Amino acid sequence: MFSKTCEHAIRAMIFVAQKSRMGEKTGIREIAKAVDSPEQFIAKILQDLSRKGLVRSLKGPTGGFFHDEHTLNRPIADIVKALDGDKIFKNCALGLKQCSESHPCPLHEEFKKLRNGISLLLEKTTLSKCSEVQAKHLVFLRR
Amino acid sequence: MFSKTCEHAIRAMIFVAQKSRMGEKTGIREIAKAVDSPEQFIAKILQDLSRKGLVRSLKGPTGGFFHDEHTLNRPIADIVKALDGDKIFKNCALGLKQCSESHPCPLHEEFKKLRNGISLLLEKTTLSKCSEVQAKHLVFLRR
DNA sequence: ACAATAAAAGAGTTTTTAGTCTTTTATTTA
DNA sequence: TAAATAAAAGACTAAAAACTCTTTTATTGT
Repeated sequence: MFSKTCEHAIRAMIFVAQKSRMGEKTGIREIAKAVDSPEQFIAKILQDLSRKGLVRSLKGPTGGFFHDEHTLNRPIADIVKALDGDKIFKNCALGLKQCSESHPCPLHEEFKKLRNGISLLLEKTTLSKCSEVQAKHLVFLRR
Repeated sequence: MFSKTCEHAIRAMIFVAQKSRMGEKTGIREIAKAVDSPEQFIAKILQDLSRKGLVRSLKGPTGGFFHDEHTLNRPIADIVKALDGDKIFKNCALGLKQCSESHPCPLHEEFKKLRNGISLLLEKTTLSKCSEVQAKHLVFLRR
């Protein structure tokens, strides 16, 4: 469904969200441990997301990654778009470039519904919401 | 959603189905042209599917690929499983191995519905059905 | 039996995705 | 202001996916 990069990212972002809810920043080492991802890899990914404004970061001691009101309320869809692009929301299931309403592939109509479902879910689910759910179910983000 | 390999495969299999409905076998060259895939690549894929019993083939002149009653009625899901495995039907959206009902990730419940939708659609849609739809909408399988 | 045809098989190469190593830059606190 | 801390950046390696080339095997029609 998502690229590995994106999977790592969503887990990390939810972890950072949990920490932020507790008013804490968290560093790469802690994040990597919490979501069981390679340290340098998740660092790259978060740096990318930071540049794109999806997470905040500060250098130096007491620094780390965190969410403010704004980034905490962005939907998972934004992370997916930032890393995997919008192909999951738009592309034809059979990889046909010109597949469209007027020129549909054999799976077009049915897949439209599925993609809309995916889109709806990812757009309505915010990091804030995810970190909330987490609190109930016990922390669980390690692969 | 699917791997490129799988996208090529589904298009090719639908094309072979169309031909089979007309009582014709079709060769790699013709298939590759029809679905706009690299000849040797689609050959490999169809050989694989042939070994797995999802399409029939015969060597030599008058040979080629075709579907019999049985292969024509298999669902698209079988092609996907044969090439991409069942991860699209089963895996956790966040890549968590132990994600389950009792140990759910933050997206678990919602994604279950989506995956079920995908599963249902791909299981109910047969090659036969796809090649039927095609007849109405004009041939359209080139990427 | 032999030439032509077409799939099967094996062993590549290329490209993309995933992941690592090393150095630099910014920030804090003693 | 220097040492410690932590993210940023750049350049790299490894693995997987996508795709190609070459040879072999099976079948048919003459």
